[in-house]
Amino acid sequence: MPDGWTPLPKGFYHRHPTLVAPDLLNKILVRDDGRAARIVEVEAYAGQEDPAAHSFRGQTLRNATMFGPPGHLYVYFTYGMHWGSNAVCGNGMGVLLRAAEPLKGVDLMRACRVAAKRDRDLASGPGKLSQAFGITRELDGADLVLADRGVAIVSDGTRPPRKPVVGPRIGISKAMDFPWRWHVPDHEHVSVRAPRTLPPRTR
DNA sequence: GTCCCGATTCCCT
DNA sequence: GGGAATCGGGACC
Repeated sequence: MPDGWTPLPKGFYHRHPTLVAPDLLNKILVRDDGRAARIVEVEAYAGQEDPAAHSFRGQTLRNATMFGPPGHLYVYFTYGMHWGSNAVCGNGMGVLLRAAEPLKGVDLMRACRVAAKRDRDLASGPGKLSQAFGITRELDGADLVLADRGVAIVSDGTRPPRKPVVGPRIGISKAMDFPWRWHVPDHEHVSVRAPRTLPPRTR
């Protein structure tokens, strides 16, 4: 791992996902094969208090990892072909990693993402991010602090944005009014960017 | 750029 | 048996 990249403290994840989520912006997802990307978009899922969460109706085989200790990776499968990656906050809660800016190991990411036309298509969505990093079922439960299975989230000292963009979550059909999606403002690698506001007409 | 649609597997009801 | 924390391609503007 490059100099100055440091693991997050375990306690980082021991908070409500709506606090953890914005704090994860500008942190770095790393694998021990050299892949690294800056997290630029996240969503909070608040367990049994959140109708849109996989864990809303309690623990099942699929979501068991989210009920385990905070700071681990919860990996789920959906739409018959896509994987999603979350940081677990405990009690069925977690933060979905929605988009990241590739920093290192970009050739390997391109090899995993043959459909990507441009580098900003490599990890600009939860399924794309997981595919770029080769994250599947096998990494469900990996410890993101100890990196016991070669995946971690670290800091390079960059702070989260002072004023992240906050808005509704994407791809859900319940609790659509919860403004629990955060992203770095004006960032090229975000999955769905805010509609560009037109400059005022002069006439 | 926007909108629409089909793909394809698993888990839970 | 339904529907899913999505993606990419094609039509159209």
